[in-house]
Amino acid sequence: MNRLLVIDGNSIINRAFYGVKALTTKDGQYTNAIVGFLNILARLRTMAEATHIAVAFDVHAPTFRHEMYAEYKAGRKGMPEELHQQLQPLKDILAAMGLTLVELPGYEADDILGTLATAAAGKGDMCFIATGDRDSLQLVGEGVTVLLATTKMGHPETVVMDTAAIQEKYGLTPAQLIDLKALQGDTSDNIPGVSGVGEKTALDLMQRFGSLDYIYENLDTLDIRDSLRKKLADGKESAYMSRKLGTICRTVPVDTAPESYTIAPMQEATLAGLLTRLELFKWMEKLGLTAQSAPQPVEVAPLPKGLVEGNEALAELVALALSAGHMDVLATVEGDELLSLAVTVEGRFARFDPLAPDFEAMVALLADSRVQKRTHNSKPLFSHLLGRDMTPAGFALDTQLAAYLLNPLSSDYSLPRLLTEYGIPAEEPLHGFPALADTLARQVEEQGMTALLTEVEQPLALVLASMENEGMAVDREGIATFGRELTARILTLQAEIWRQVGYEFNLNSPKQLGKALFEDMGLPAGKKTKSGYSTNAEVLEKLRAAHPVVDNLLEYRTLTKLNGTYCEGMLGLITPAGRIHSVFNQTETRTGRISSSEPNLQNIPVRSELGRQMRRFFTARPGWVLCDADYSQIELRVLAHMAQEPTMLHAFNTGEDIHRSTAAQVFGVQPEEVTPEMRSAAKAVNFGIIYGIGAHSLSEDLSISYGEAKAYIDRYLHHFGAVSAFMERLIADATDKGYGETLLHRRRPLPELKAGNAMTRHFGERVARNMPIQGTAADIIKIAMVRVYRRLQAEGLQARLILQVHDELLVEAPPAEALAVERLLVEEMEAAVALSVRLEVDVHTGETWYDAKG
DNA sequence: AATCTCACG
DNA sequence: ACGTACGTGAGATTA
Repeated sequence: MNRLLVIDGNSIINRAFYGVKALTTKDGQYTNAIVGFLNILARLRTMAEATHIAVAFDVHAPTFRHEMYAEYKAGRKGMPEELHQQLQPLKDILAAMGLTLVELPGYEADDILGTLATAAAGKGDMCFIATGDRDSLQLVGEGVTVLLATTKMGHPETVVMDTAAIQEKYGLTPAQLIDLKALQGDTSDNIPGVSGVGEKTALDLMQRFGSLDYIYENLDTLDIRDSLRKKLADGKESAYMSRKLGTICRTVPVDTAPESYTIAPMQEATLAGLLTRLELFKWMEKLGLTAQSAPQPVEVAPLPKGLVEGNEALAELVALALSAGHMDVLATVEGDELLSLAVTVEGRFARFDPLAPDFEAMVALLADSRVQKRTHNSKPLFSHLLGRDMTPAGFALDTQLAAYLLNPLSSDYSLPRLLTEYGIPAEEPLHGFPALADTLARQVEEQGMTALLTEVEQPLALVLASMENEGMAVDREGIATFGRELTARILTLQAEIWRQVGYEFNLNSPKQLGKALFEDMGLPAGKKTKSGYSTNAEVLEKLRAAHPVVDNLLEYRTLTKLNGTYCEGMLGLITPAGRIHSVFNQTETRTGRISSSEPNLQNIPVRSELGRQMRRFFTARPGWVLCDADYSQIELRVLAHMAQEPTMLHAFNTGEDIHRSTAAQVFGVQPEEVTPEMRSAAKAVNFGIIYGIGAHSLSEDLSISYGEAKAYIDRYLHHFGAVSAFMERLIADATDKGYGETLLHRRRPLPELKAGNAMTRHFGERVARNMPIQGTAADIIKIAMVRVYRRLQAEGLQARLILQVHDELLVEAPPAEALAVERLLVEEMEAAVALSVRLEVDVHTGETWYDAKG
């Protein structure tokens, strides 16, 4: 017995499109519907245990008039362009996967499904119809099951609909569904039904009387209200016409021979090419494919199969590396342990573990600058080497960092993924690595990022490894005590809030809180989120006057955040030595910043005084101090430089307060006459400019009207014409080139700028304005970090760089070195790059982070 | 796994 | 009719 899976292609791709959030390739080709479709397809195949598959698509004759008619007839708008552009690629993929497409011009997909299902059932085969369209339920019967794609609470779900399930849900047989629809109609399919009869009435009628014919044959004697009898009588013609329209045709001229839908072998090369072009690398891996045709295919030299193992080969390899002056090395590091090294030199390969006799000789090469090394993900290896007091040397290329620079939007820079992505076939990653390294290095060079890679990112990996190893001292007892104090207060607040609301509930649940505030207590609901009322601080802030419980809630939120994230969360990560070792991620952000995790030390509270107290527990080791240096207004300085805005340059170079000077300009007063309100408005606009400003958000931020906010922005842009022109140029250039870039040529692809959706495009424009500024500031502090690290080393100081917070560096130092470290920090940070404005650095020293932070 | 909220620059 | 300031990471709830 065959098991035929028939897929309603249009219906499923629609579900996929709206169910998967926007996703594009670097060039702006949308892929979300394709990804969603493939996911659903995989699920359906297993559900149906399909031996045969047919994928049906609607095709309408390509004349303009006909399309208009089809759209009219369907009562729907045509597909959005973002979906339409995915249709052909999807069909190509399905065909290459060995599936049969069925497209019959002029026939609805429904009718094709009906014909195939009826034919299959007639032959005693099983047929599974996959669709999101409930109309198909009428086809269910002996041998025919519908796999209905639904969305439950925003989650995709496939429901198996057989005769029993339909009976359960509607109390009707599949055939009766046709009559049901004839009565109630369906606006989306332009089926009129009986006027005045809706879902409830139609269902009731069908359940009581069983069929349309019975109803009309016995209309006069039916036990129904006369008003309904009249509606039915008036709508008789319409009802029968609706039944005709709503009955799926089962006899369209489509090939019903089962053997036409057997699943053919994948066309691997074709499929790999398609998936590569769409950057669907995860699917390539799932389907076990290696790329056959990459965007820029590379010549891969034939490599020996299998690894050379054994000790002689090892010793030989060390010698070979020394004489060649270069080697490629892949290290497996877990925790801080070096588990294995895989090495290739001049086409010779070996992999070995620490027990191999010549292991140390090979490790020694990692600190030997005579041998130039290429590797993948150098930071863990550096960390290991530093841990054994070795200094990594001669590292010429890190393919992970290179890949990040080439596309910072990716979320996976693992070696297997990159090999797939760059079209390098390799059974063993080590075999493909040399070719990958060549390709990446060439592309980095072509894109003008070699200096950024070799002078900034790669040296920085060593700095980050060192920072991670050093970690930061914390006062465990202090945090624990603070946490207990918070908990006590939290419990009091909770009890008081419950009392004020009138019942107990989970205060941490936005859903329950929303119900309590806006339904049970009747407070005016502000904004809403996807799934209910918004209860965020902004909303609560506006409600403070409405009810005293709101103040308590705000305090509850603040305290639970402090306790949960910063006390309890932190306590679990303190090592026995009393330090925490955050991870610094170098390939995470889209702008070039680094990020910190486990724990995130870049978001320790500072803005509120209570939160700031947390920083008293982040300290130098006993007897040492912390030196904290931060750039003053680095992003605005970068903006002034990049835009070459004369008034801003002047303000910075004469040491003026930039927000005050901005206010003076925009409000047309002398700097001394600027009021605090004017200054804070100017400050908000300055930030807005960096973020890609919108009048709406600015008005929110300043609690002023939209019109006033708009006026502020206009005046700003008028007074700072160079900034205005610069912003225009950023967008024009980014649109032109398809990416934004920093001073050091770091790139961020911006496919959003090509989107059809205006909101997406506007987002792209804001990013086009922001990324070059944020990214350049990131470039600058990265340079500074490398300089500071080297300088500390060169001067033989014990002080160590331990933390970066975007525009701030933290150094732990013996008190005797503090002064020198302060000077060194200022010098190296200010000299990191030469701009048209001077970079200004503030530095402070103290025993805790609280004290060191000015 | 997604959503909401909130901490930072 | 709607709704974004840019960039992150973490914890709790809910599904």
